Amino acid sequence: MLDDTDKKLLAALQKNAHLTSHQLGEMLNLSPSQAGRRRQRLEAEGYIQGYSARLDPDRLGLHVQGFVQVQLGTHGPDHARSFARLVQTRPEITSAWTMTGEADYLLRVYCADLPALNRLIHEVLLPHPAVARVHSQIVMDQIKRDAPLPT
Amino acid sequence: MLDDTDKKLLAALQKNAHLTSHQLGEMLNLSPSQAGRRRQRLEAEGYIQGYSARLDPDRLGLHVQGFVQVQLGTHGPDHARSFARLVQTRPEITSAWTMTGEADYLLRVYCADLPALNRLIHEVLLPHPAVARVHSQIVMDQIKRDAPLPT
DNA sequence: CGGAATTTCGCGCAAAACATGCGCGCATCA
DNA sequence: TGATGCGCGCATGTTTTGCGCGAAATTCCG
Repeated sequence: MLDDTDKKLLAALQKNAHLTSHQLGEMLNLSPSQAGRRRQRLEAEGYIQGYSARLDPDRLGLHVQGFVQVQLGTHGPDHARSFARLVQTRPEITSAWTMTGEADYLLRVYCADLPALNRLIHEVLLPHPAVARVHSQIVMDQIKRDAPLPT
Repeated sequence: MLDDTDKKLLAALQKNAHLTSHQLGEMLNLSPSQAGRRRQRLEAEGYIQGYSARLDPDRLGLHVQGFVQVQLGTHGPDHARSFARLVQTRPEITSAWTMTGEADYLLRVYCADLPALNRLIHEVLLPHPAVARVHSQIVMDQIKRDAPLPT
């Protein structure tokens, strides 16, 4: 189980994974060795899955973010699998979920510009035999980004 | 500008930010000092915004993920600001975007269970004076998770 | 209910691993 | 031929981590 110190530690590491054991210890009123040991424990127990670098999409030339809702036509398992494979191969699609409701899939996409998003939809998604309809929404502004998970 | 080695480095660090300069050097056919220097450069030039820990939502008891589309009623700037502030205060809402299309906001939410999501919608979102309609979609499965951004 | 044993949680130290600043060599190009 | 960019290895300072130890809490048994 997680005590209060563990929760603070997890929150801190979500904001900045490069905190040293020493800095962590200062925040938590713990010695560096104890702070490090707690982190090890949380990693071993599976609370922490890993560490990733946060990139700046705009700096990389990815000026358009969007969400694409995809509705499949014939709901056969083969078609769904084939579509799932397509999703895996496209780098513009960074995350994908199957959902309840009308839309079967929700895709999070990053594209260089609107023409690129348009090409993704009309030349990649719509031509796939399983796809019946897509509905795309474009991100205008991100008002909250990757806040720490509640604990 | 980014050369091919930089792109590989960014892709590797998105998967695992705890790679040492030595490991990075092996992948890129570079010495540890050079790999580290490249990373420093990419950080300084703003390609890398920071590093975060990836937590396991399920391990934390957050068994329900969803997306909530929110449509505001009166589109006055005061109402919108007030709603944006509400979004910031709720820990279940980890990300939020303003969007094109019918829905004004898209919220990404993590809840312990369905009743908790229900409470969030009916006791937090809908009572807000600016909110006209909400439409929630629940994640059944994540088929692609945080793939590296295309470079 | 009381006391001893065991477990839990903390500390600091020392060794190993790691990052980083510095000086140097090599290739490219004007 | 000189300047510049890009790479290397080495040395130093920092960070992590394994280990031994002690205090507090908890459990177990008489």
